[in-house]
Amino acid sequence: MEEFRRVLVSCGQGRRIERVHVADPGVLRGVTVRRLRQALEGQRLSAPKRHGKWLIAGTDDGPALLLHFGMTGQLLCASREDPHHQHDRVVLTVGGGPDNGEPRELRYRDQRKLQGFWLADTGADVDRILGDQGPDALSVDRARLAEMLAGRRRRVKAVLIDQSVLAGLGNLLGDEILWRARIDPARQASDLTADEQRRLHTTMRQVLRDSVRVGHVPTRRSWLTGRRDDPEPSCPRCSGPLRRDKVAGRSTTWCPNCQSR
DNA sequence: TCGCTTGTTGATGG
DNA sequence: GCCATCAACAAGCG
Repeated sequence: MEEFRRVLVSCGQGRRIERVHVADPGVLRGVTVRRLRQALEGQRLSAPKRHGKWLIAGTDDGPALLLHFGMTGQLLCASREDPHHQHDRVVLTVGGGPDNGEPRELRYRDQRKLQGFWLADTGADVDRILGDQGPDALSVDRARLAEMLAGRRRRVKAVLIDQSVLAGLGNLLGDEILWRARIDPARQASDLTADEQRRLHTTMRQVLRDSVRVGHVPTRRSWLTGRRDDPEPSCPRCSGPLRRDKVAGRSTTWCPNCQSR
């Protein structure tokens, strides 16, 4: 999501929204096409914020646009000549920025439409729509993470990807972090030793930093994420077979050899 | 046709 | 209250 925030900064920040085109109203949540257009057209985009998986695109004098990308959403910057994609659900034409450059298009592309666009008039609206969110994963220090794990009988993976505890980690990142920290995803969160908590925090920061730098969760072969879709995946570290289980209701790939109980 | 999937929410039951 | 599981949302793939 951090990548999409950067797209919004480079493509839209400081520019005026000239036109809102909704190709598929199926991604609008609690807002009509008419209201979205009335609220946003003519507004200038201010500095966007991100919290966990949410992107908050504020405007100078109007409401904020809230975006969630679900499993398959993307935000792209395109020129008006670039051909549209079948799954471009909403297109914001922006122009008239400080440099008076060519107008361009911010395109919300999403195959599955699991999430979408919300509109928030006030800060209270933003809070209501985002719901119960923990601190952003990138902002959490070691002590804070230890607090989150303490006293929780849930499995450590369930805690990590629970947005109300820690905002920003999804299923893939959760597996990647636990694999690199050598912690079994099914361990009880409160059972982690001080050393394991430390490893979890260090690897969380590393994995997030690398993912933000690349713009998505890397699919390098040296990462678990680069192996999980193999027919018979093997561990990049010990070459042993990886296992696939359900943990916390989500498909979970892990190495029984490296991630001991 | 069925099972599966980078996410979230709400119902249900232990 | 806590926690796990399941279904639903939706679209595409094998």
